[in-house]
Formats: sequence, structure tokens, C-alpha cells
Amino acid sequence: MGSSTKPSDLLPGTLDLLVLRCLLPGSMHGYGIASRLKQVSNDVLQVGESSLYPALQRLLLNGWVKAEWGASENNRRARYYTLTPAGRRQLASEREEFARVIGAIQKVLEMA
Amino acid sequence: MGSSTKPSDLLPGTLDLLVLRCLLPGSMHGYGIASRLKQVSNDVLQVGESSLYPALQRLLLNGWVKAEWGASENNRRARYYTLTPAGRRQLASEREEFARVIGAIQKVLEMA
DNA sequence: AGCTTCCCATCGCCTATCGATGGAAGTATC
DNA sequence: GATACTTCCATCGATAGGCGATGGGAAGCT
Repeated sequence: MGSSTKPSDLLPGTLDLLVLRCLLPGSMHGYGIASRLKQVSNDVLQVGESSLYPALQRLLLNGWVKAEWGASENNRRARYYTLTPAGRRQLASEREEFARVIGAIQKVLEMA
Repeated sequence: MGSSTKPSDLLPGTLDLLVLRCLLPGSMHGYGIASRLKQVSNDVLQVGESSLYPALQRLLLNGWVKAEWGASENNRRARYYTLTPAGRRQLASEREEFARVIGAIQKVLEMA
């Protein structure tokens, strides 16, 4: 394990946002979401399944997503999650808030 | 309180970074740090003292900062925190890591 | 038969933030 | 010289969210 780049945790509070964003183009199953995040982020974002599934439960409970069982591309039993209209609104709201906070942090980091 | 902009929490995990960054130009006391963050961020970052002091304890314990008692500008008893060399290194490291993660998140937010 | 990959899910720990609370010391007001 | 406000310190308890460890089952390859 001589290689440098550590897996790195993600910023708490952003997981919901990331998951919702993943579902924007269409339904996905949990495993797929994790893979996608890892892939798109070039292995920076390593979302463990023990983080992901509780998050999905949360989203379900809040009505941001709905779930239904189906078969995966590989013909396996998989649970597909889909954004609800409320979920879309939530996503928009969280993106805004995220931008707001990040902007504020940047100001601090770049202040005199 | 009719105005819209909610106080908004900050991203957990970034507090140390923000505090360290605040101390980069020179020593400050706790209250001053909180005020500065609020001011520079245009009231977006509202760091409560109950978040701040534990954070400072943490930084002390890790040797990122040192503290000494003195008198504030208003002639009050105040504890001034100063960055140590290790603290400077830590700051640099956390900035890098932060950039890395933020970059990754942006990629996700902007993906197809 | 055994191994790997895919896909689900939970439990318990730990850490960090937050609201509430409290106190002491200066400054201003009347 | 009493009252009140601001500055500045600090802790405690509740809460939440992510993570490591763990477990299982089904498909497919060798």
C-alpha cells in the first residue's frame, strides 16, 4: 500500500445531496449509486454501503425517493430508487444551500 | 424576522479548518474568531460558542495551536490562541483535502 | 465445489455540532 | 450605585450522521 491518495472521508451532511443528484437522470439501485459516485469522483468519494443504505432509508422516510424491487442488468434482485417530485425540490434546495455554505467557506479561506 | 436567509449550519468537519485559517494572520481570542467568521461570511457561518470552544480544545490537544491569557482590546480577560508550526502544516493539509473533496463533489453535481 | 462479484441490510461505536445554561468582568445609563 | 448590556470564558446533554464490522443470499465462472 505504498500509493499516496488516501480514500478520504466525505463531508458529513452532503451524502443526501450526492445520492439525490445521482438519481436525477433516472432510477438506480444502491450498489450502482455507490459505484457511480466512486467512478465520477475518481475514487475520491468512497461511500460505504453502511453509510449509503441508512441514507436511502432516510430519503425514503422523508418521501424524497420511492423504491421498488426489480432485476438488475446482471439479472440479480435489486431495489431501484427513484426521485419523487418532492425529492426534486429537495435536491434543488440542498444544492442552493450547499453553494451558499461553500461560498462562505471560500470567502474565509481567501480572506486577507 | 421576516427575512428569508436562515442562519444555516456549517458543514461538519470544516470547523477546524476555518478556525486554523482565522488564526493564520495572527492570534485571536475565541469570541473574536466567532465574530470574524460571521462577518467575513456575511452571516452565513454562525459558529456558536458551544461549537467553537470544544474545537479550540481539540486544536490545543493536538498541538495545532497554543493559548495564553491576556487582555482584549476592550480591556477584558481573554485567551489568545496562536498557530503553532504544526498548526500551519495542519492548515495546509486540511485545505488540500478540502479542495480535493469539494472538487469531487462538484464533479458529481455537474455530471451528465 | 469453491470463488468472486453483485446486491441487500443492520448494529454499535465514535465524533462533532448545537441548544441551553451559567458565570465573571468591564462599560454605559440613569 | 443599581440595572442592564456586552464581551468573553466554558461545560453538559442530546442528537445525528458516517463508518467498520458483520451477515446473508443469489448469479456465474473455473
